[in-house]
Amino acid sequence: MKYSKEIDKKWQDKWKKDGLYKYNPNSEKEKFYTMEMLPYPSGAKLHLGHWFNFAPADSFARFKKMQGYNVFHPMGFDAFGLPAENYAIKTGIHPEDSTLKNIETMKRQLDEMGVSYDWNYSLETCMPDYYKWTQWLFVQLYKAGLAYKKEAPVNWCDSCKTVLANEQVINGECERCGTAVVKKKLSQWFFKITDYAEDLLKGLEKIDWPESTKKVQYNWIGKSEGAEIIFKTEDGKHNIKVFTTRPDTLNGVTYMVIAPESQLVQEITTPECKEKVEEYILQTSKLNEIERMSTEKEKTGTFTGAYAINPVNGDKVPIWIADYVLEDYGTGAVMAVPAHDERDYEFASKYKLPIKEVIKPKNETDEYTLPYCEYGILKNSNQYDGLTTKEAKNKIVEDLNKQGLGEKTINYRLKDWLVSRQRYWGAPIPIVYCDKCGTVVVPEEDLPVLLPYNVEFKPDGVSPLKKSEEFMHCKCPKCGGEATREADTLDTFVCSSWYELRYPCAKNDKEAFNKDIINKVAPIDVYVGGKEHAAMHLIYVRFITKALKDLGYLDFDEPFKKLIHQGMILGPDGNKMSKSKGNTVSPDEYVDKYGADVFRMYLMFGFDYCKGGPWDDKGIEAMTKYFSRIESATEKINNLKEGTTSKGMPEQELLRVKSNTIKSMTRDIEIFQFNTAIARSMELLNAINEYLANDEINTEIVKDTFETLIKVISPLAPHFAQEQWETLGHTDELYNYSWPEVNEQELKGGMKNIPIQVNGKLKACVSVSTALTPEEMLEEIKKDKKVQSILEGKEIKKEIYIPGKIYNVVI
RNA sequence: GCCGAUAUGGCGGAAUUGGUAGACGCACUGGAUUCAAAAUCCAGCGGGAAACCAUGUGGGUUCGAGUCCCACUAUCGGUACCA
Repeated sequence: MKYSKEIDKKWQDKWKKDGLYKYNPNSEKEKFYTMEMLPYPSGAKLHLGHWFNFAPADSFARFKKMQGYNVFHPMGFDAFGLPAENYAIKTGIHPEDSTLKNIETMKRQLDEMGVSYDWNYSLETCMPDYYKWTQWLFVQLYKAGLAYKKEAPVNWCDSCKTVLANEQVINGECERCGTAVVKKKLSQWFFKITDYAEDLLKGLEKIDWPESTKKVQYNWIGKSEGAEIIFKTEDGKHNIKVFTTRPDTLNGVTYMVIAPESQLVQEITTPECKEKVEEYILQTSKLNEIERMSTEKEKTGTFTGAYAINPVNGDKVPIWIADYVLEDYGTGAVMAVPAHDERDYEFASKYKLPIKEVIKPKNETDEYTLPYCEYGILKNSNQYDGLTTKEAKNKIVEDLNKQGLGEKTINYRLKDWLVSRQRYWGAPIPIVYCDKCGTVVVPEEDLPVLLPYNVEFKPDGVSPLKKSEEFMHCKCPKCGGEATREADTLDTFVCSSWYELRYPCAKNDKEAFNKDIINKVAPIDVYVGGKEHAAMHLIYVRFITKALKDLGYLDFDEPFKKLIHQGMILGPDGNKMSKSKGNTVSPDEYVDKYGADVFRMYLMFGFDYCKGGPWDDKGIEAMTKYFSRIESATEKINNLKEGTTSKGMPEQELLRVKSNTIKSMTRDIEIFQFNTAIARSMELLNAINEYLANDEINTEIVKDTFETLIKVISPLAPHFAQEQWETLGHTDELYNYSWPEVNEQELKGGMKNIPIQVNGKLKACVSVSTALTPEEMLEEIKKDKKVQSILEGKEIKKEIYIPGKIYNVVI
């Protein structure tokens, strides 16, 4: 039967009935745990990007299965989050209703894709049987001192009376009503990820991740070594701590800058400067971090009227505020050395602040222009004159340390993880507040703290859960008295920071966090997902894994041994697909028209998996054509005449192509290079057809070779391959077959072209037998007439022979 | 701004990681088949008459560079409350 969607259906129904994908946790085979980043069911359906992520990854899992592993390949849904809540606010449809409906649709689509998941091992992060354990995780972190509360700013729209996500702030205005968005401080929950900064850096060395992603993480964590130095205010009332990587330039400090939102500003600003400072703070609160950090933008700031004392020389320096200093990086204050720092130089020039030079180049002849940011020799620095930057860094900090005014420290750019959300659609934070006992964590046996269904979540200035009496009122777990619950919910990144540990416990298992089960199958051998998660999700999971290891729940401290990023499929116009741009492409139409296997093969063949690219369906018919060519070959193979004998060479060549195909495809699928894997399979089909054109053929060999082709494409096009398999007279499942093996002997057959270069330019090619040793090949080359005529009468200066690869002569 | 990528024929993309640039396809052209078309099959297909010139631009290292180094340009992703 010719391939179509009906064939997908035929096999999907059979495999479902047979329980083909049932996972056996007790298998004797070596485990292999692979998974993709779980989808967020915000849209009603899977989009093309999901297909591009999941279909090839499923082929990879099938390939691993054929290689003999006990493959665990689960899938779930990241179901809490902002879009569902916003959709609900807009339409009145409850987030739970829309989310569960979307999940049903997506599961159906995934089945139509032909994925090999066992749905008994799945999860939805919005269900109590899942978020009970998200809360359990919070409790463990809280008990370990890794969860704490502090004030932090949020985006606030005063007209909508609500907190806005960064995404909802457009050019500093609320996306709904256009009101200017301001920063407002709220008391919020944090996870102490900074405690793990060093471990997170070290762990990167031992995992097989793309180098670019590791780099992103190194920079995100942003380790810098330097010193913390204390400047006292002139009146002696306040200590201002600064972090600097250049304590050697301390004598060059001519002013200080503190972050406008710092509490200290309120305390030190003089009455004369108050008005300007207040105005500046308001102005700053309207900017986001990207705008503030831009070096394109002209620096702004204002004087607080207060002064600080330079601890190294007693100089009195003015204290300014400026938006280029951020409260949550370093100490929220900087010492400004305009002579030797680019930003400080620009700022000082604009506001006519003094510039004092304290570093000169090591060699007098070196170029020296301000700001001079290189290392050098100290000058104008009293007792430190003549020291090198390196020496002075140590000496100055040492001296300050004796007075209790400075010490060496390491600063990280990484901030603690803010996990509080003033929203409805998330896991409630398992904390209660009791007048008598204060902040009390909910005991594990009382979990989950259920998210109530009937809640007014339209924005009106109060966190949605606060408005639910049934939710807020509770008994204190410690004293039994009246208490109230925490009304904030958890960031959805918390839900997705441990989900890979939830899968191994089957859905109907009450006990989700079974150490033995988890440690048997985890960590994940290959994780597949977009590189947009390089910094956040992928750091959060690593952090949680390390914390749970330290708490004794895990035997490993890195969740993902190997990481693969799929590329992004853009709209046909080359832009990111989005509903607003109207450039989205629905996968369903293609699946209906061509069948799932043609579609997934086209996705794999038409794009570099790790790169993606703009969508273009021009070549999809070609894949249908490839399938037809295989189908007609199947027919030919079934009608072969028995008893004929082979002709020799073509047969040897056929076998060489066959073994080379297996070898190449094994390597290519292993590294997610599906496009070349499919290209190799096409070459094999071409070779088979060429061989079939012979007058005399070896039926046994060609049949075996063709069956090999069907086997190697079976993980890529499972339904189609199985259909051919059946047509060839087999009744068993290709899914359970072993991946074919390479015959090294077969690989060696045939001739090979050695390129001949003169001065690096290609002049000729000599064909030699691959059976020869490299030395024998060189002899053959030198005997060749073409080579001799090229070299005739030339003076050979140098010969370069790369054994068996290339021969280059310099004349 | 900062951090991380990417750039190869008309198109998608290969290139065993410094060794014949353009595998495998698409599109196109010519031929066979056909009353005709579709489908299929066969052949050709970077530019140039050739010497040669060609992997975003300009330099460099090397016997040899798509691949390594330096300086640019353009595009994409992330930038901590989209996930």
